[in-house]
Amino acid sequence: MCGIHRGPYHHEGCGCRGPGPAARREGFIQPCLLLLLLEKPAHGYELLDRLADFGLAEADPGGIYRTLRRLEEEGYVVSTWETGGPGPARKEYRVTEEGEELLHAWARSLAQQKNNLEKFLQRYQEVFARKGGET
Amino acid sequence: MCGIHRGPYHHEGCGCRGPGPAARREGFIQPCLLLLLLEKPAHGYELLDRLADFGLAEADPGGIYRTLRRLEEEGYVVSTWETGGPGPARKEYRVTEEGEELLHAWARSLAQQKNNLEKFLQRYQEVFARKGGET
DNA sequence: TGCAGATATATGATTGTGTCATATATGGGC
DNA sequence: GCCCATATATGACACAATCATATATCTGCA
Repeated sequence: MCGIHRGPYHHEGCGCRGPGPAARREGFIQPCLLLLLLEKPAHGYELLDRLADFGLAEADPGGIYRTLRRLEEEGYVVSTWETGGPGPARKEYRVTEEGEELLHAWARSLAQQKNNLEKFLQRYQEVFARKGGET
Repeated sequence: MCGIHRGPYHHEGCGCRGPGPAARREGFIQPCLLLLLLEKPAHGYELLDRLADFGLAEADPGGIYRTLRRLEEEGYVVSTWETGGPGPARKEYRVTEEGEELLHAWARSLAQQKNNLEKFLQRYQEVFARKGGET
């Protein structure tokens, strides 16, 4: 555990040593799954790897499967069991029209979040540029 | 409630009409408070307004006060009661050295989050640029 | 005097999501 | 027969945001 957290979770870039998952980035896994599935239909275990593209390395498998099932319940993705290949059966998901709409909504939300983050980071840099100049 | 949410919360930029608070941006209020307090010591009610700078308009007062008290418990800010002025007494907060360190850690984490958001948004745009060209 | 409204802080209850731990099953390699 | 990678699933927990509500002070005003 490092200074930035109350709980046992680490944050990306927090600079702590020791074991600890990446930042808890609420509301980011879901849109990432939708985007990855839109690029190419896949099963959960594969998505688990592909999430690393967005900084979500070592995501929690349980969480991924649960999110996928919930997205299916709500009609944003559909799945088919693939029993042909080697190993255990896979559940392959693909995005529905509704899921594509949902991804658009997420993209708007995340673009806004990016703006807010940029505002924060700029103000942050200004404060310390000023402080540096004061000495 | 709009399509993007399971719960009663709205997301920024989600495009829904009707009443609803801004996005639930976990782990953003705390660094914003630290930055605002570093720029200028203030009391909770004032911060409530200043948070709008970072897209956190109409933040929850209860949440702000609780966050400030927790930050104080953990030594990141200190407070003094200001009874001089008009109206009810105010609790003015300012950032400690530890709080400044914490802000640095947050800034690293948020910069990383910004990178991840950018990766997502770029891939998102690429997908739909491709789709648009296919027709 | 009374009382409405802005200012200011505080607390209880609930929820959603992520996280951690664990269970179960299939098939390949040795 | 046994281990390991693959693959999906479920239970328990924690955190931070949200929603609702309570309390107190002071000003303006009728």
